[in-house]
Amino acid sequence: MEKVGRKERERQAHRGEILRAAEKVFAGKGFFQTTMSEIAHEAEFGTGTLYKYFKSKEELYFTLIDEKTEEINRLVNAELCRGTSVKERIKNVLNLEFQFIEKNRDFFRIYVSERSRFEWTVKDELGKKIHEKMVTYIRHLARVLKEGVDRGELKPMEPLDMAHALTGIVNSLFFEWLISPHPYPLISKANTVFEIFLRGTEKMERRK
Amino acid sequence: MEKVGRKERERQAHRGEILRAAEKVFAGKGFFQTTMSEIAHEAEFGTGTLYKYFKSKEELYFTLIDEKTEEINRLVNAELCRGTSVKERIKNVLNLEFQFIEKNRDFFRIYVSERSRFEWTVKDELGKKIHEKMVTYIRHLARVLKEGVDRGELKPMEPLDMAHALTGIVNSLFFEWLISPHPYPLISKANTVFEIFLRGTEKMERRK
DNA sequence: TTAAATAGTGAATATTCGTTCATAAAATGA
DNA sequence: TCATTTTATGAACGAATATTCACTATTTAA
Repeated sequence: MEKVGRKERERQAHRGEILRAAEKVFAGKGFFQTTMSEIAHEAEFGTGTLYKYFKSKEELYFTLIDEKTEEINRLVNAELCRGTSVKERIKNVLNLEFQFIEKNRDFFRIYVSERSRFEWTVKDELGKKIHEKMVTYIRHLARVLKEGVDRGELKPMEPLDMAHALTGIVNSLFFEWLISPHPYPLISKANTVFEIFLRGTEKMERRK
Repeated sequence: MEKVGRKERERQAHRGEILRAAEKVFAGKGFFQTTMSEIAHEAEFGTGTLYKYFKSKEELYFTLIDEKTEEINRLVNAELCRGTSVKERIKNVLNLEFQFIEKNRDFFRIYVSERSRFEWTVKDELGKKIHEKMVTYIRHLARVLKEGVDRGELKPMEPLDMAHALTGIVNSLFFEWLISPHPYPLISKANTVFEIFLRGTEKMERRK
C-alpha cells in the first residue's frame, strides 16, 4: 500500500482545484473559446502552473471528461449487473443517471457537446479514448436489453437500436432541462422516459 | 417581378459554390478548426473573395445552417399540416426527415454538432436565430402531438415531452448512422423509430 | 476605343493564445 | 542559519489565422 504524505495530498488537491475551475470555464464557453489564462485565473494559479499538472490544454480537457465519465460508468454498470428484472434495472439506471446529471450540471454541458463532436475522434488519441468509453456504455446497455428480449420481457427487436432509442430519449429531455431557464427537478422526467420507452405513446384499448 | 440578369445569376452561383465548399470543410473539421483559406481553396477562389460574399467566418457558417434548416423545416411543416391522422403524419415526417438527412450527410454533421452547442446561443445574434428555428420546429411538432392526444389517438401526456422523446430517438439513430463506418440506408430505421415511439419496447400479451 | 465600374486576389497586418522558461518564493533538512 | 530542492509565476515567444487592402483583370457602356 502506498503511503501518501502531506506533500502528495496537497498536490492532488491543487490538481483537483484546477480541474474544477476548468470544468466551470469550459462548460460556459466551450473548448476553443476558453483560454488557459482564464482557467488559471478561476483556479487562482498562474498560467504556467497549469502546465505543471497537465501537459496541454487538450490533456486537461480530456482528463476532465475521462474522470467523470469513469465515475458515472461505474455507478451505472453496477446497477446494470444486478440480478433483478431487466425492467427494474432500467428504471433504476434512469434514476441514477438523472440524479448524477442533476449534481453535475456543469460537467454535462461539456459532455453533451462532446458527444456529437467528430473533430477529434479521428485525430486524437485522447479523443478516441473518450469515444471508446461512450461506445462501451451503449454496448453494455444493449447487452442488458438483449437479456430482456431473451427472457420475454421485451419485444424481439435489435437491442442496439433499443439502446440508442433509450439514450436518445434521455439525452433529449436532459438537454432540454439544461437549457431551460426555469430549472425543474430533472428527476421528475425519469418516469416519463421509462413510460415512453416501454409502452410508447399510442393510446390502446385495454381489456381486463 | 424582379428581372435578374446574367450578372446577378452568376453572383448567386458563386455564392452557392462558396457555401457548398464551406459545408464540406466545416463538416469535416468543425467551425474552429476550419480556416477561411481552406474554404477558399476548396471553392477555388481567393481568400479575399469570400469576404465579398460574407461579412465574416461566422456569418458564412450561420448562413449555411440557416438556409438548409429553412429548407427541411418547410418540407416537414407542409407534411405536419396535412389533414390525415396524426399517426399517419408522424410516419410520413419520419420518412421525409430520414430521406433529407441521407441526401445531406455533410450538412447534418454540422447541424448535429450545432444542436448541442451553447457557446453562441447566448452571445451571438446569428446563433440566436438558428436556435429559434430549432425551437420552432419542436413546438410545431408538439402542437400536432397535442392534436393526437385530444383526438384520442395518443395517450394523455405532456406533448412537449413526447416531441422531445421523438426527436431524441431520431437524433440518436441518425447520429449512429453518421458515424457508422459501413453505411446502411438510414431510411431502414424509420420504421423502428415509429414503432418504439408509438408502442414502446415492452412485450405485452395480445388478446384477439 | 477608352474610361469607369466591378470582381477577384493573396500578401501583409494585427491579434490572439498555447506554451516555455528564467526567476522568485517557499519548503526542506543539515 | 544557510544551501538545496521544489513549486509557482507571468512576461515573452512564436505559431496560427481572421480580416484588410492595394493592386490586377475583367466587364460594361458611352
